[in-house]
Amino acid sequence: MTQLDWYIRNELRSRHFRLLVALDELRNVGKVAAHINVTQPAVSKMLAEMEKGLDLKLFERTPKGVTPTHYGECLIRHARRMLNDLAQARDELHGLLAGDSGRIRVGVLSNVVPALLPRSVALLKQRSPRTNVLLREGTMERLLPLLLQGELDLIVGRLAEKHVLPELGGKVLSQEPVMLIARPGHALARRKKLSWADIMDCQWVLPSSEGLLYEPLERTFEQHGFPKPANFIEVLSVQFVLAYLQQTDAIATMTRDIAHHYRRQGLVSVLPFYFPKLIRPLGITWNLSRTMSPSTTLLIECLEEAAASGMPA
DNA sequence: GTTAATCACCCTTATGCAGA
DNA sequence: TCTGCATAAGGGTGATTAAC
Repeated sequence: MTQLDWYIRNELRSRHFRLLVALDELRNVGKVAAHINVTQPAVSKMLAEMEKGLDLKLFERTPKGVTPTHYGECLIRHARRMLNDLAQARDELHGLLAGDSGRIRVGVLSNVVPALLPRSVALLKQRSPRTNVLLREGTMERLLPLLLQGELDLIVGRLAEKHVLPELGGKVLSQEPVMLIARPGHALARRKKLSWADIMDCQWVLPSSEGLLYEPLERTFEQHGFPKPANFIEVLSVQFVLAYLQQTDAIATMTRDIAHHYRRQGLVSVLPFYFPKLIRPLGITWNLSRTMSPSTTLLIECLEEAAASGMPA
């Protein structure tokens, strides 16, 4: 057994993890000391002992503060994950003490909020009323780091090819075609069929470049020999898209499930246009390096069930 | 002047051991 | 088996030094 093996197995404590994360975030020994309520020498000593124990330099010291080395960055990444695991264990234990059945932290892409997720969470609540769900809405770019750090249990949304990483697990819930929508009563909604030529001169509300639909849609335009529409705005917020369509003759794209959800509410019309081959997989992404809690497994079952049952179009 | 490292020292806790 | 003491180890402090 090497010195490093021995130290990690016998000496590394959660206070070391907290120290590493605080040093990474504050990059200043004195500030870290104040943050964790000890004096600066205590931090300096603890860090030096860790480095001696591991026989690795974890931080470069400079007159401006400290910066992690490659070894430091590696250990900080795992420290952060272990602290999140401990926090999750604490939450679960508090939940059990309070009679709850667990807590699931779900990252959700905004375009899944209106339709699939409420059905799934409602199913979950039917089966396990004391399981609590914490939803965090955002883009894949914002949610993925949280998933990798252990601050989320899973992400529900469009599966993106570019986000596939070896440490991530993924499951497709459904394959959703992309629909074209406009306000109710829109002139194009009265037509039986629309062609590319009919829609290219319209004002478009396009998905933001942060959204997962942006690139596939851009490719679809190219494949059909059309440039991206000249008259457009880029929007990520579904609420803004709906509000904007009400006040203009603009058209927008939405996946089928969401489009029909808002059509049933009388907020949009689904236009008679078909995007060939523009089908987006809707799915779940999770972190393979973390053990899935029973509550999370149950929510995935509910998501699969809700996606399979769908809603009448 | 700012920041980190070092030093000598203190306090608390764990452990081992002798004696009742 | 329990109690009390000695000792070691761990973790902290204030003061000081060194580097930039």
